[in-house]
Amino acid sequence: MQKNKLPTIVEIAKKLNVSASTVSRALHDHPSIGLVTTMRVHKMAKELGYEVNKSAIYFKERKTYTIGVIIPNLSEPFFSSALTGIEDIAEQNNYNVIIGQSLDNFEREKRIVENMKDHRVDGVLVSLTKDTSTYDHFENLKKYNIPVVFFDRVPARKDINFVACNLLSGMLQAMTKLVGMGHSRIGLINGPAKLAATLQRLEIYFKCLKENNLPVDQDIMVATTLAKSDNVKAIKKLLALENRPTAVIVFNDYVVLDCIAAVKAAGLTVNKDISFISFANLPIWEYMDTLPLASIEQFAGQQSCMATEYLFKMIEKSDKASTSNETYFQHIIDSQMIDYSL
Amino acid sequence: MQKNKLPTIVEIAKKLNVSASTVSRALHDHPSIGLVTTMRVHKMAKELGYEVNKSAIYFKERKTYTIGVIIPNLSEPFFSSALTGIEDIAEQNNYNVIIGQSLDNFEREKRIVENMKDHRVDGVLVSLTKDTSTYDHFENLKKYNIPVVFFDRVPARKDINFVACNLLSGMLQAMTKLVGMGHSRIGLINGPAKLAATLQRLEIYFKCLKENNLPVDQDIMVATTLAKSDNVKAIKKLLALENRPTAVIVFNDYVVLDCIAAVKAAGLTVNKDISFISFANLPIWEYMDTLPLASIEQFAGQQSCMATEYLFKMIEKSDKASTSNETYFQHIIDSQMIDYSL
DNA sequence: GTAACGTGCGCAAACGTTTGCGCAAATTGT
DNA sequence: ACAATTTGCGCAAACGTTTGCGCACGTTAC
Repeated sequence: MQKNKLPTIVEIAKKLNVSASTVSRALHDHPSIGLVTTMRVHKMAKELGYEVNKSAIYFKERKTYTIGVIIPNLSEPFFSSALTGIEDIAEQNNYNVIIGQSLDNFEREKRIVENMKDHRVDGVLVSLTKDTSTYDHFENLKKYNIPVVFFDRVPARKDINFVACNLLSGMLQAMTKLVGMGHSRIGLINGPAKLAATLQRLEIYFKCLKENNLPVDQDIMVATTLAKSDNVKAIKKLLALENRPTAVIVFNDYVVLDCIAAVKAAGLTVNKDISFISFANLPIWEYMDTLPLASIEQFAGQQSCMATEYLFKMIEKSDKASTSNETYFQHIIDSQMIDYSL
Repeated sequence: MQKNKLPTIVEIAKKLNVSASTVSRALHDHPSIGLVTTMRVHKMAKELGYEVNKSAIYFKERKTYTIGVIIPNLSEPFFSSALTGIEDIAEQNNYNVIIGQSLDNFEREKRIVENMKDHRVDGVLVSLTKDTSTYDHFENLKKYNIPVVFFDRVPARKDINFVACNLLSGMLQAMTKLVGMGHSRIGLINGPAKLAATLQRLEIYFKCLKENNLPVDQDIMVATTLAKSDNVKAIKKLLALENRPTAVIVFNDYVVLDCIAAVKAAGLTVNKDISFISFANLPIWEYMDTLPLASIEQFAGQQSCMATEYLFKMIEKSDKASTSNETYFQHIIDSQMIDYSL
């Protein structure tokens, strides 16, 4: 009394007084089945509205034709556009996508990985939680032969596959622009220390300063937890300096939105008293009155698409041999400065 | 040589010289298995790193603990926040979410439904393509006992389950506000005629005019294809009128963004020369300098959550009895005006 | 007329787990 | 000491499909 029974291969077989194997082969137009039988089977299948039960096949094949995507938050445009690209490629490969949002919660990320393992996804794409610093839960997937490709927020280690974005290229463009405009005190509002992106920004910030023969000044380097109130606190700290920076590199567009508001609230003018360069290139700037000078595009879609394509290659490979070769795919896309000051 | 074999219940059984059934029961702490055996099984399971193969169970149970979500586009904030809610509830119910974006393409919607059926999802949530006018592909899911709940973009028929949003309530609030502010010429920039939402807005626009004893004036009613250039064309047409409206109801927040830009470009002032009320309540307004007077919130998250919760009830029910009772869940959420003029 | 081959199909195992039923041994009751 | 009950476990079927192997029949070749 459970569920309405759907027609199976066995029922077709019974009605036609043939064996299930014959039906199976007939449905696949296997040459070893006679033409008449094949046609009778097809006819009966149509009559009963038979459709193959793929979950039986998946189970037998130990495949699910499903990939898992783990991202911090779906409502962030960066990730939703990443997901858009992933879904599109998956669709072309006849794969399904199951999603899990970690909400930047490490425990939840672990649960999601567990869950995806239980569902025996064929592969996983991950953009890490900002708190993720251990990777056992991903390592564990190797036992199940589930390949993992990281993108954007990737672990700081060498034995993984990832696609990330090289912020240096875009940042250099930005610094060059700022210096060209006459800025010489360029501050930094960075993110949480745990994030790889934070360290990365710090490094390239230093590099860019050096490249332009500017001194490092700890006073104009602050950090935020990314919480709104903390963003405001960070910019206020810079504004309060007697010798405040005339330009600031900001962790991302969300932070800069708060900064802009704080600058206005302080009675100052953005792009006159202080200018901003930010990361993310949210699709909102074209509609705003007050903009940062530029934002550095990190190509969410391209990153995720490349990661997905590589994941599919790995899946294909692991379908054939179980010998996991120990070479890693590590691709870094160049970021690009999008200039809003024109 | 296919895949690394994972430890199974049978292997535990062999190593321990007991039967597979005993192992299965022991792992579930079934009372009919002796304490010592149970402990030995648990120990061995741990030793081998055994973890139950859920896809075997899913197959046997004819369940997948997965729901499908079909939406037009992931990158629209409305749908991504809807998805956020869905994923959250699903996670709480230990369900997975597989997504498909129709990209407003009817054929693609059909393919996705097919695919989800093949994967034997336990239920489906849908927000329709703007071109969807036949529903056979959803009807077909009934054969497989896959319940469907529509949300936001719902079919115009009675024999379905849905959660939608009643725009009238929020719109009445908005009109009342406008009239209270002294506006008497209130225009409309509507969307493409095909969209159900367009007809809906037109209807409530008429109702609201009537309610406030305002005349219908075809001159101040225009439409846009939602393309940027067309949005600008629409607002320019209104601005060019000798007797132009002092307030305009706009199809959605994206259109109003273009309108605001056009008004500024024309040397006029938003909220003085002309005011806007819009639909969608994008999360960007709090950062903008120039806002519409108000936006009408359609509660993406609440709609999708309610739809999801009902879907789970249906799934639960269909797990027990196959008798599909013919009562339908049709819930309409009141929209609400979010006032930005305060 | 027999050997060789081709055609068309069925048998059974396999994928991993759960569960109703039954059987033997151990325990209890009288 | 014998019956009645409980305890602990195994057998086998089931979920739906695929596939290697083999069998029987018919055809062709010499």
